[in-house]
Amino acid sequence: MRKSKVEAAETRRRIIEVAAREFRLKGIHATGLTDVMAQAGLTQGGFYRHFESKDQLVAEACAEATRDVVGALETAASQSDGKEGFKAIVEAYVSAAHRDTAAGGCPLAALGSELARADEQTRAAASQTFNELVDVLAKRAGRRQQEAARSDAVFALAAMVGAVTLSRIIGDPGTSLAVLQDVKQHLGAM
Amino acid sequence: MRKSKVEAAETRRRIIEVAAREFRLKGIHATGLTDVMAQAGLTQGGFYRHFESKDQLVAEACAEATRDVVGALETAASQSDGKEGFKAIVEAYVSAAHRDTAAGGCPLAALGSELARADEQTRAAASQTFNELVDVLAKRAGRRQQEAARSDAVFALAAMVGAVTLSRIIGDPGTSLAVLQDVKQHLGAM
DNA sequence: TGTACATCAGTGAACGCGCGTTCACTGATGTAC
DNA sequence: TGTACATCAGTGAACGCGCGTTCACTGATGTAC
Repeated sequence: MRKSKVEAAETRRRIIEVAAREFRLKGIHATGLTDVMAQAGLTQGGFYRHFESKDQLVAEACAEATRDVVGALETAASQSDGKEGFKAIVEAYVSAAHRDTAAGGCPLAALGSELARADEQTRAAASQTFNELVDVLAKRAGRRQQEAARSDAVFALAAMVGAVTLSRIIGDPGTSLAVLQDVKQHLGAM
Repeated sequence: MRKSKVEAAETRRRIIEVAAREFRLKGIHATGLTDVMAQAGLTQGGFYRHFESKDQLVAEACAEATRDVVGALETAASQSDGKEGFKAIVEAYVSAAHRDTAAGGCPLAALGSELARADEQTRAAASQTFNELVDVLAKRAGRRQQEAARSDAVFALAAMVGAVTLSRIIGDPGTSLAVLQDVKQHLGAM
């Protein structure tokens, strides 16, 4: 039954990938390890060959999700010939597409209130998510002073996370979309 | 053992009050009915004399929490001689005090990502929270056109909810406070 | 390179636990006459 | 107003269930000689 080191590493990677999607889709508390393992093609018992606890998986899944969203935003920025990078990032993040695909989206929006109550390890990973997203935005804030660029980026990120979270809560399609559009517009005019 | 109608109504109110605090403090999934009932001075079995399900309690607790936050913000606005009402609301909401007292604060910030996955009843209550907070802000947005006032209010609320959520996730005290200050400053200059 | 043995990835059953919910019961409240 | 009875708020034990975690076991992989 033993698998090679390479296979084991691949298994571990697959568990994290599945977990990162499931946590963002259903929430941390509502996602069971049995479910994650089954989706990774394994049985529950094998989990502890790879992780010390569910909490550890949560932290690693948060880091994995960060790679998803940072990658997607960098791509969106690079496809908009540079100068309008900031706006392109805002538009990619504050969108109906992002709202409707939480499983592949930003962990801060998908898990925000659960992350606030998570253990230190996970909150450190989530803080890293925050810092990376601020950096991605600040680089393109179009400000001379680095401090001002970072402040603009922090403000924009707060509005972006709030917008996607709220648009997911609101059932009425018109109101939900209006939240996204209002925030996009205000940040575009920044 | 039977209690009078007045006493029963008081019991029901107390259950909602405790639930509204506990959900905001620990999260919806992480709060058990046994815990809520015990804090209300009752045993678990009596719960279903007052509510059909936990989901129903969640929706009513969300409405109760809305009263808390709307009341607090109206008070903050009224204490600032009217013209600066908008700024006073932002400063009351985007504050370390609010960040550190989730149990009495805004349900959108405390439960945001869990509300996005809640049942229709609860999401309707949360949408009501959103609408009331937008109204509270829009009334004081200092704009002639109602539409523009509402748009400003929606944008501000998104940034406010995002700011408090993020400041609760971030462990480093300086960074957490900086998020609040950046958002306060940007919304003040709106 | 070949053999003997230790390692450990993965299985599947089991652990205790707390969850939301149900139920038989108690006895004070509310109601009908 | 007084009496007989139905109602129902609250109790406390129990329900089935899924949770995170543990464990004995299997057998291929990795290692030491």
